[in-house]
Formats: sequence, structure tokens, C-alpha cells
Amino acid sequence: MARAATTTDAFNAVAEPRRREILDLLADGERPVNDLVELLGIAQPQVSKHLRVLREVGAVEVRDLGRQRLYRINVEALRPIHDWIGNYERLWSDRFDQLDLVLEDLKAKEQESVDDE
Amino acid sequence: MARAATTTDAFNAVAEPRRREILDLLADGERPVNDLVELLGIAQPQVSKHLRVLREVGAVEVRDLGRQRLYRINVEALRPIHDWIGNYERLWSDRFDQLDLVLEDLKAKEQESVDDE
DNA sequence: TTGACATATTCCTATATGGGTATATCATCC
DNA sequence: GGATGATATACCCATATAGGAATATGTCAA
Repeated sequence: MARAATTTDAFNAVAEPRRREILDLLADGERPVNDLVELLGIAQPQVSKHLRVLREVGAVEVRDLGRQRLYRINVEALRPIHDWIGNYERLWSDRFDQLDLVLEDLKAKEQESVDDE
Repeated sequence: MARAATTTDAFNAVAEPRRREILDLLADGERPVNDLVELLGIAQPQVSKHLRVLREVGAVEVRDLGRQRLYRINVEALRPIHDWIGNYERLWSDRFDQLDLVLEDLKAKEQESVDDE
């Protein structure tokens, strides 16, 4: 079997850096395709293709305005990523806790040397 | 050009669901490969291959113990994902703010109808 | 040393990709 | 209707996959 399609889920869609860039740009508000083409500095067809992938996983939505198509972000589609990575907060804070312990220890030792004087 | 290698970065490595499962399992503590093989219910070579990808992006580390190899998670490697998705917290909370506004509005209208009585 | 266990690597194949380029679709304006 | 602008799709290609199966490597035990 080959790798799962990029349109399988948000994780796959977002593995491509350009698509993350697009989402970042759309975070400020909706934009027509040509805006993205200029800002990203890549060819228009590639942008349309990236947008299609993002649309298929629900990460963006479109609205027609004259000849333009305005894309906007739909953060809800990113929630699985948020939730998954969120489970590791604990591990990060555990590390911080350990750092706290080390600092505490250092402070205690400092205090000892002060007491010795 | 083809899709970026799975070993390019954490985003690509973690796009594969099995690899996320592996990380989830390792979140509880280090484990030998065979443990993962049993828990995941997939063939041993595939597990070794997934572990290799995770190792190449730094998401796991290994330690030899007799004939076993104990793998452990390294959450630091996941930080780029955490950071990126974290930028969207604002948008989520913005949505909550809007929900707040709607609720506020509803309450106000309710009050009006009470006043009318 | 031989055998059994634990893990890694190699080889195979079908498949989807992302970029490039050309072209199709659709709306607007004259 | 025809020209132009904005966007989407089609086609080509090099490449890396994930799984399956077989095999290699490394370690311990008798």
C-alpha cells in the first residue's frame, strides 16, 4: 500500500508546509486565490490544488464573489490535531515540574552555603 | 516532485496513524518493540520501520537492554506541531467569544419580553 | 557452537504525490 | 459576441511510500 492520501484527514493535509502557510494566511481573514498566489510566491495552479486538498478535509471553505473565490479557514477541522497534541501537555509540564525541582534544589543548596558563612 | 519524505519533519512523520498510536503507547513509558507489535496488532517489520521514521525525526529514542531495544518518546520533537496548532487557539476562543455574544443577545431579548409582560 | 529469541533491513509492488505546463471553465465588461 | 480576468482541471513525471515476505544481524543460553 502507498502512503495515505493527503485528503485522508487534517494530519495528512497539513503535513505539506505550503498548506500550513495557506492556513496561516487565511487565519487573518478570507482571501481570494490570487492573494495567496502573490503572498506564497508559487504558481496559481499549485495554489488551487493545495486549496482543494484543504477543502476536502474541511480545513477551508469557499464563497463566490464575482469572478473571485474567497477562501476562509475552518479551524474546527484542525481540532483533531489540537486534541491529539494536547495529550502531550502533561509530558511537557512534567518536564517543567522536574525543572522546578532542580531549581528548588539549587536554591536550597545556595541557602546552605549562605548558612555556612 | 513527489510528496516530502515522512522523515522530513514531525508533521510528516505523524501523519501516519500507526505512528501516532506508537507515540501514544510510549507516552506511558518506554517499551520494547515486541510490546508494540502485540499492542498494535501489526507485523514486527512494519513496527520497526515506523520506529525508524520516528527516530529519524527525533520523536523517539532507543536504549539497548540485552536483546531488547527499549523505545521511549521524546516530546520535544513534537513541539513544532504544538506551536503551530497553538496559533489557532485565538480563533477557537474568538468563536467562544462570539458564542458569548449570541448568548448575551438572547438573554437581552428574553429580558425584553419579560419587560413587555 | 548451536539454537532460539528480538529486532532490523532488503526487496517487491501499487499508489498518490507536488511541481510544471497547457488548457478548460466561469464571470464580467465592452 | 468577444476579450479579459480569476480560478480550476488535466496531463506528465520523478519519487517515496506502506505493507508483505524473506532474510540479516545481534544477543543470550545451554
